Amino acid sequence: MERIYLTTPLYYVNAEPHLGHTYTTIIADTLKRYYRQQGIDAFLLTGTDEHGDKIAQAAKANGMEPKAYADRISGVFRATWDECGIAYDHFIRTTDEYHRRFVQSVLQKIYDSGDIYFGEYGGFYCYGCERFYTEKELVDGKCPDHQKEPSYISEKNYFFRMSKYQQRLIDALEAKPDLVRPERYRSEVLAFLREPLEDLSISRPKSRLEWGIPLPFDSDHVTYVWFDALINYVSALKHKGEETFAAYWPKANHLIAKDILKPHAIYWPTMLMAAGLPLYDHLNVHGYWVMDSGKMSKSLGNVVRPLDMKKRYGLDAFRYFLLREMVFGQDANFSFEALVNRINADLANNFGNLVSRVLAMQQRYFSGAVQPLGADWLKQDAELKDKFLNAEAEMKQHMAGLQFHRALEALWSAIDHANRYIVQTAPFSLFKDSAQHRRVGEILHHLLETIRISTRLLAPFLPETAGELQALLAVPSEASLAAPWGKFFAPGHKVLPPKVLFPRIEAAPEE
RNA sequence: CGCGGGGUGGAGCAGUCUGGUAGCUCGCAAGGCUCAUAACCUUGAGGUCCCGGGUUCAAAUCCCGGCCCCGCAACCA
Repeated sequence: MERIYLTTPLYYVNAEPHLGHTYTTIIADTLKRYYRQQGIDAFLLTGTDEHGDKIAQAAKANGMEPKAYADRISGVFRATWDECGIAYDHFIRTTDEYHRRFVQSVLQKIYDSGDIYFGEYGGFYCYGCERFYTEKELVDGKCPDHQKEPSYISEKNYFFRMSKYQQRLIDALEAKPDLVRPERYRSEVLAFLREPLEDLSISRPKSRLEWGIPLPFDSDHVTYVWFDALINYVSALKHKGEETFAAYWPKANHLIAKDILKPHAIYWPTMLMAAGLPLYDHLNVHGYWVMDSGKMSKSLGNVVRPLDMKKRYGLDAFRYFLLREMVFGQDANFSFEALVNRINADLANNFGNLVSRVLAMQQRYFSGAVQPLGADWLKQDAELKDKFLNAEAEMKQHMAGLQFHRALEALWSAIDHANRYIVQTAPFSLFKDSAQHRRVGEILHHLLETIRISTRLLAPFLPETAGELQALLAVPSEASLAAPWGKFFAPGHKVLPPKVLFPRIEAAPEE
């Protein structure tokens, strides 16, 4: 069986889930559902990154132990994804014991092979940012973030010999042009690699940072973010067993936003090389949601929290907007106006209304009982079916390139056609002539097929809606959704009366 | 020479990699229908695809040069 391994980044527990986290997680979930429907065995990993100074400090500020604090925020993430119905297969925490052990074993292995060495590092350090600054980066000698003068620190750190793998990484990127995609990000990485790579500082002395995983070969130091966080992608699979790792790792597809491109496109592959592990299959990079400035910047409405969106608009409507509105890889604007616009135009008016009118007619004319399909189809009938077959083929093509917006566009073009078909065939007029009742039954049968096929095609994107539609059509199983056009509804099969799936939103609630 | 993104009908955006009648949503105008969530359907108005060169039978799309706008600040994906 074909497999794929999907990962979101590990979310840092210094903040609660917001729009960015939600987008990455939702595309991961959509892909997982999509692949599963294609008969591909998909494993989805998400989780939380919990070590580091910022967490230790935040915990202290809350009068808590770091672990207790991390437990709380990690729990919020997990509960959020659960409430959003995210179909993750494993939720990893960097504080999990198996992860700590595995990180240590990798560090030891690379240390033994000579790619980790003890060196000295000095520079301007900002405690707020938990990072060193070069003089060039400082503004008036101050950290641009915190407006505070950083302290000069010189300390002994362990370094990963990343420079040694620079050429191998370039070769890998050349050999597989879509290793990092879309292409703009690959170009960015290659541009960065034109300069000599420096070695990577991977530890912090315990005296300064205690909340981390101790180095196995020096208990006075703990690992600093990279080896701790990135390795989760492997440790989670190893935790499930060597067979699991062997089965999924070669098909690893990381999903990230552009801000963490460098660690994932440069540090991570060189770390894998040093650890003697194969590279991931693809690094998939998306852009940012840019908040509409001005209007909402001062009000609470500016913070997009997934559970609020669920409550206000419904989870599927929110998912639809995110998937339809952003071009994968590029930035997109987020505004409630655009959100409401999309929901009304696409979900309420086009699709929801299609379902309503078809089910209403089926109910009114035939008490919900599906009528038989004749052997001789009219040209319009065949066109309708072709339109949906084409949409399905197009969707497949676009999903392979992570072009969610185009996949949905293709489906909606078929849905539009179904609305047009109703006007052209005018079953509501034909029904006035009792001699035409058989034809009306056929038209509605075809229309029910558009809904049944749409339900299947929509399911990865709008899982809740797909479930409701399945119930409305009285389709017993997901497998039945996949039956060919005209081969599912037996004469007399009863479908339910219509239900408003997506209520129109009359005014955008501001503030 | 910091890095990156972008400039396409009134608004917001696809399309640009793989040149070949410029497309979508909203808005606007006229008409149709009445099954439906005042939804749906048809037609129309509206575009120098930032500018200038080049390549080509053909450029929004490829090449060169220039102009302009935006982010690199949060809750950071």
